[in-house]
Amino acid sequence: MARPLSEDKKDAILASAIELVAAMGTGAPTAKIARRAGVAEGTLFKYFPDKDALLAATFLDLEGELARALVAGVPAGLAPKERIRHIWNRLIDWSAANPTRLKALRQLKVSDRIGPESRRCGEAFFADFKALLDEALAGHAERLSIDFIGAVLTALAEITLDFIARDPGRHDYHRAIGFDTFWRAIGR
Amino acid sequence: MARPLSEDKKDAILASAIELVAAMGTGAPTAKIARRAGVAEGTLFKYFPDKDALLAATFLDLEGELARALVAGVPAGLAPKERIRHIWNRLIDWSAANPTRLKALRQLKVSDRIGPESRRCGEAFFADFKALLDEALAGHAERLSIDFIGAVLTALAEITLDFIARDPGRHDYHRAIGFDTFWRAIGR
DNA sequence: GGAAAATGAGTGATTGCTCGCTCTTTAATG
DNA sequence: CATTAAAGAGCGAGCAATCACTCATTTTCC
Repeated sequence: MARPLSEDKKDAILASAIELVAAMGTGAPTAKIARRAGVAEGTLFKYFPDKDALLAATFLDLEGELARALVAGVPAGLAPKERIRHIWNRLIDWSAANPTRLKALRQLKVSDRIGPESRRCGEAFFADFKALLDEALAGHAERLSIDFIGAVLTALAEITLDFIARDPGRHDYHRAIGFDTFWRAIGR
Repeated sequence: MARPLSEDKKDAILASAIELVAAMGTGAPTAKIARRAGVAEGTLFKYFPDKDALLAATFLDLEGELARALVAGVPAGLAPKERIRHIWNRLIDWSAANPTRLKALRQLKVSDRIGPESRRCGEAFFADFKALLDEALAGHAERLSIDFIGAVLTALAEITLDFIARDPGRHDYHRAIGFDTFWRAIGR
């Protein structure tokens, strides 16, 4: 083994992919991604066998980061509703604080270049998150499936983020309205 | 003057675009769209100045059809909640009955090739729908903006349709759950 | 010294769109 | 009504641009 692949270069390529996918969608050319990462185009294909693999890695990188941000430091002593609100706030705050990453993730989510395997893999990152939800909602919403609740939470978060993007001065207000709406939606 | 453009051909091109955009996304080649419509590729550009114009026309065609399906035949005598449920059912049933059109519309909605002007134009189709919503919800949800409520309705409809697509045998069940969730979300 | 990383010009495939041409429709003319 | 000229719909091969990916060559590290 004469010369090892560099973890730094791999990270640089991923970071570049995030920015360019956010700006141009999954059609962002590999040449530009490589350029911005400071490597030659051929080098990119030493680290990822093809573009789809690069997109999948980018997708999983972002999903992993988001999933970790969600469940980190959830206070144990709080009432279920407040624990869920804590997660909700994490989701909104991370997304609002990382608009580029959010944009890239949205693009990848709706892209047909992310295969079902990658999606399942990404889903798995959110197992902890779903478990927390499930536990906290034991009495509040037992009639709705956890998948449905997760989908509702995600959708309402997207709406909330759109409103925050249009009216950033009232971040906290929109965040609270969004949570209350979610809580009502899954209640009774 | 000399030879009129044919409305039939234009419709054929639009119909072809709907099917191919549903199947391949906005990347569907103009050559294929023309082929399937039974015209030469050059002819397509006699009817639409470029591909973006074709996509915009396709988008507005679908939005218009959906908007019309929503507000048609809303019974006047019903209670507000039941009137909204009627609209909800129209939305779910039209989408479930027209999976190809729905798929194409989804692709176009998230595409960056539909400009803000087309989007505003499409939005205008739903003015009647929003007015109906606004009127019916006068007492039920006055604290939330009508735009927020519309977004919540759309998002919950998307989720409901995903569940129906996975489990078509319980169409009515998922439809009812979806509506109840929406009603709770915007309530109090 | 040698193996593997790094390079970037090159390649073949694909795409949106053009352009010179043919054929159909319409309107004008006697 | 018959003839003809003008307009422009219809055509599809071809063009220029773009893309993902390759490969002969150079550089770098063990």
